[in-house]
Amino acid sequence: MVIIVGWAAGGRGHSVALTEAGAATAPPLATRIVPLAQLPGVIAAREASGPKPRWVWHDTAQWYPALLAAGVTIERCHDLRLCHAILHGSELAAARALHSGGVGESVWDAPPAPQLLTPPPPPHAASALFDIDDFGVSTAHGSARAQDATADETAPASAVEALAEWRRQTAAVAEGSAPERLRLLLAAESAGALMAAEMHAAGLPWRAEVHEHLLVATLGPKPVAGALPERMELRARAVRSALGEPELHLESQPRLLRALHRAGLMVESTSRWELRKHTHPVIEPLLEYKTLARLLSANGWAWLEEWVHAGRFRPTFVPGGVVTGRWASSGGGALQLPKQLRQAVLPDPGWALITADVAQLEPRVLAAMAGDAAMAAAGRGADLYEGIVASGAVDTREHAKLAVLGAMYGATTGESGRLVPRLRRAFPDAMRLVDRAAGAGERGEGVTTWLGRSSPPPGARWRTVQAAATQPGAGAAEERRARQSARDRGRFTRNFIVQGTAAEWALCWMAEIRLRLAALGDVPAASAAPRSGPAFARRAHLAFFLHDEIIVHAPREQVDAAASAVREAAASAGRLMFGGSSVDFPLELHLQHGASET
DNA sequence: CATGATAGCGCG
DNA sequence: AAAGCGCGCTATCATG
Repeated sequence: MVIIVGWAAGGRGHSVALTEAGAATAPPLATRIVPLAQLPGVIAAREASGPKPRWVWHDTAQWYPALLAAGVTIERCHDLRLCHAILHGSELAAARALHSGGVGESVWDAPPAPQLLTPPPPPHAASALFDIDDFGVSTAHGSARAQDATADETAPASAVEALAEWRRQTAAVAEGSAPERLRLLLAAESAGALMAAEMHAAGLPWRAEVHEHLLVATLGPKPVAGALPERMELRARAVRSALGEPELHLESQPRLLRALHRAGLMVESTSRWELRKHTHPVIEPLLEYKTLARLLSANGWAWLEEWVHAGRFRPTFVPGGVVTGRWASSGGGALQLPKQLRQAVLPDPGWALITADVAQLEPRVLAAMAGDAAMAAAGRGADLYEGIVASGAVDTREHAKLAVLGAMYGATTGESGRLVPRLRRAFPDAMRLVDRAAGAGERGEGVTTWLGRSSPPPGARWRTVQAAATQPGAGAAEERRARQSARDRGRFTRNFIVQGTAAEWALCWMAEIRLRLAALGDVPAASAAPRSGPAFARRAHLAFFLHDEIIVHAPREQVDAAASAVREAAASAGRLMFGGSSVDFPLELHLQHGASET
């Protein structure tokens, strides 16, 4: 059972049509028109009684945050925008069915709506009334897109168009070459959309005073506006005196580079990795200065002020934001938080944080995709790289890691490139899979992940370069350029199938965690953590996700059950995607308890 | 004054 | 100027 959610005809911003449907090919069962203000209540009631439907809507990021602000969560959805993007490119879908007429289906091929640049107010600040602004539809990009549509019915957010698009998508999956895999991918992607909104609503527990303490300990006391922190100022002076240039401005790379040259340091850039190779009195203070400057500009007092409110860091996660299917983020640099700052991530009193990451996810996914028994065996323990050493393919863990990364990224030179052939002998099945993906990419063909996300086709510029090399008058320069860009694309497609399938595994894992945590239900009001917002104040929930790592925030009463859920979900994700594969996905799991409640 | 490109560095 | 993939963000500098 699905329920299509969209604006009623002529009701944009005021009334919502809820259309129940069974089979996509049969007429809808019933349609109910609901005033917008009543939507959370209606959805909550439907979730609470009887079998839970799959809610089908055009864009989770537009509809769900307001439900969450009202304290309402749903179990399952189908995000038409994200699913369209997958099906549109997928070699496993029936493209004809996706574009089989229907009014306004082309709106689904438009580029995704830009993300909001400013974070929405924290849930506790949101109006208790359920007003239109909470839906995001009347805000910047939502209204722009809506007004662009000539008629309500052909806008993606209308119930009529959502139903039509859902039918096209269902057909594109059913008539494609691997309906089960695509169905799993679309369900996982849609669950990801829910989780992204939920994690934003709940936020990552962040102790500003711990962060501030770290800043003071590293940089010195918070400087007055316009001044450098004490420790940076000291390092800057040491650099200027080592170079004998008291007026030097360190933030300007060209000027710094010229000063280094005048001091006899003939580097070609001011980057860390190159400076490190030289010996000179300026190197140490300069590298230290750069480290401090990075901390200050990326995650200093200004960052704290902008991104941490009421004990939570709330980044905007962007599901499907990367071509491979990985998530991107927008605002706050959520995916680049320096490890150093993890100290500030601490559970609320009476709660705990569970941090879990998958050891060597990508090579394990590769072993499973390729059905490489030798590589699966090497991964049987907790550390795949040690397993590779034990297999005799290479002599040290460091070499194993270099070789594996080189195999997945397409290294040809250096230490990594030299080690890859040894891997090719030890794990021929796995290597054949990535080598074939690279070959396809070099020829301009597409590649597809395990569940069905396909690589984007080469662009016009790439094809022009290739074509130029085969022209009668083509010279060595054209050929070299063509070979270069072919190999660049080969490295991209080689990595695409692994990175993309790993992203699918992570989505399945996380979606499974989410369902298991939801099944734990609420704890007593006495244990509530209101800062997590009305939807999650009394339930274990996901708080953060980073490619192969998750953080769960759980009330003390649910910690053990939540940790089990995280572990069991990993095993479940492996089975769901790879069936009877013998590849393990071991987790590294850490528990952190908050202070006792007083 | 705004926009775009580049360098550099953080994450997986 | 990374060998070898995918990102986001900040600061600077060039261009419109």
